Amino acid sequence: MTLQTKKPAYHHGDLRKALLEAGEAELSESGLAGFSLRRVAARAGVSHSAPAHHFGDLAGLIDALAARGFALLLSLMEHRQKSAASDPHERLICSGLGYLDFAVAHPALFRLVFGTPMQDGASDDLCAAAGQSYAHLAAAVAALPNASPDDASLRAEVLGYWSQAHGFAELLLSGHIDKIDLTEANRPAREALFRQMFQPKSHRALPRR
Amino acid sequence: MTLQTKKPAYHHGDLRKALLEAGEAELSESGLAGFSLRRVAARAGVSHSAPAHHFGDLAGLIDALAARGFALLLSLMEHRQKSAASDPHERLICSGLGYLDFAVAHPALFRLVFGTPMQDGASDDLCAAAGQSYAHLAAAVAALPNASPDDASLRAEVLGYWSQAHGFAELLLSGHIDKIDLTEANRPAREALFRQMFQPKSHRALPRR
DNA sequence: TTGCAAACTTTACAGCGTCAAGATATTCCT
DNA sequence: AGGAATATCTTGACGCTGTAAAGTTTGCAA
Repeated sequence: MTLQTKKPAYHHGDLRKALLEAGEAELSESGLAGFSLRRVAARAGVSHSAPAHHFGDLAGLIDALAARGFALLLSLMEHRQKSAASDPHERLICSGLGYLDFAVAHPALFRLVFGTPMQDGASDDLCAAAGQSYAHLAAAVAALPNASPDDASLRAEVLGYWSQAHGFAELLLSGHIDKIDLTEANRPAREALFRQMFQPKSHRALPRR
Repeated sequence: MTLQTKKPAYHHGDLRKALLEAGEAELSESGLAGFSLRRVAARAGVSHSAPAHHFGDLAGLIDALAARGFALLLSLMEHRQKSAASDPHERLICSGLGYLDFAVAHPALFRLVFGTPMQDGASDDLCAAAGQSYAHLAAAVAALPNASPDDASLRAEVLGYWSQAHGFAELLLSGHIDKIDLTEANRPAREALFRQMFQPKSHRALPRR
């Protein structure tokens, strides 16, 4: 009697986990363009048809990888927030910088996570992971001194911050708007630009009142 | 002697244009997932290998479609701005609403345009089209009463607005954050949410001063 | 031990992008 | 006008993809 972690692990040990790790490695090395079920299976050392038993489908594998991607995103945001001052605004910005860390350090995974609509057949795991990331950001926004009182406008405010961070990350990776150096060396300049972007816009400050 | 528009049009008439229109129709009907060179060629009534002579590559066809996408985006932003008041802030918001129009009315084309990094081998046409869209938004931002004086901070401000509009559109389409009704019937609510998102955040209004 | 179910492999198939070669129509040059 | 050159498009083939079906191995349970 082995100590059976979760599943008995017949042939491989834990093929599901191995495939997920192979998938992430494949994304890191070959990017999203050349991503394929068969390559992931080959990297894990199994036949091209083995993944079907664990994920059913290419969409299923992507779904599971996206769930792990959200978990990684959350951990990067939390890590940044931990090393931040207690000022709520600064903490929110740090979460945004964690969002950026994810996009820059794992661009292919980032595009995989947000590249495919999830409305149709998203797994419970994926929905839960996405929900946790949302909850993290919502908490950071709610902690602001003058956060919106009612739920609806708080939701709009959260969506505003999320949109800005997400759009910036997306435009950064795609290089459509500005060619911005994505190397580690340019990180300070990148983050300074992000902070500047989040600054209040002067023309809005006093809408007549 | 015909009146020869641009190219003599040997066999087909103007296959290049026909392929682009077939590509857009294919995107509208089948979405980006099932998009394929062969299907586009079949829809245009030519062999699967004909597009290669006009676009060289699948990437070439996508590049040309992306250029048309940017042109459409620009025209939708301009159309919205035309029917706007003279208040600069309102005009900027209307450009953002045009951005949203593009994403909602042509989701697959939107994802095609922004889905693939263009840094490597983007055509001059595509770069020019992207540049025109950027110029439109930059002009709208520069027209704000208290726009940033120097180029660098203006660029950051433009990037901030673009990021927010783009991120919102992306999150809307992907359905990752909120499941928002994308039908025409829900347009007022969608646009109200967008406007609310762009409102000044109270906690930023007076940073001690 | 026998039986059953899960995990995995093998085989096959249609669709994909791309390349090479051939067929056809147009234009240019003499 | 005629022939060569060239551009357009077709055909066929290659290796890759995802998926389905059938076959094989493995572990567990009765």
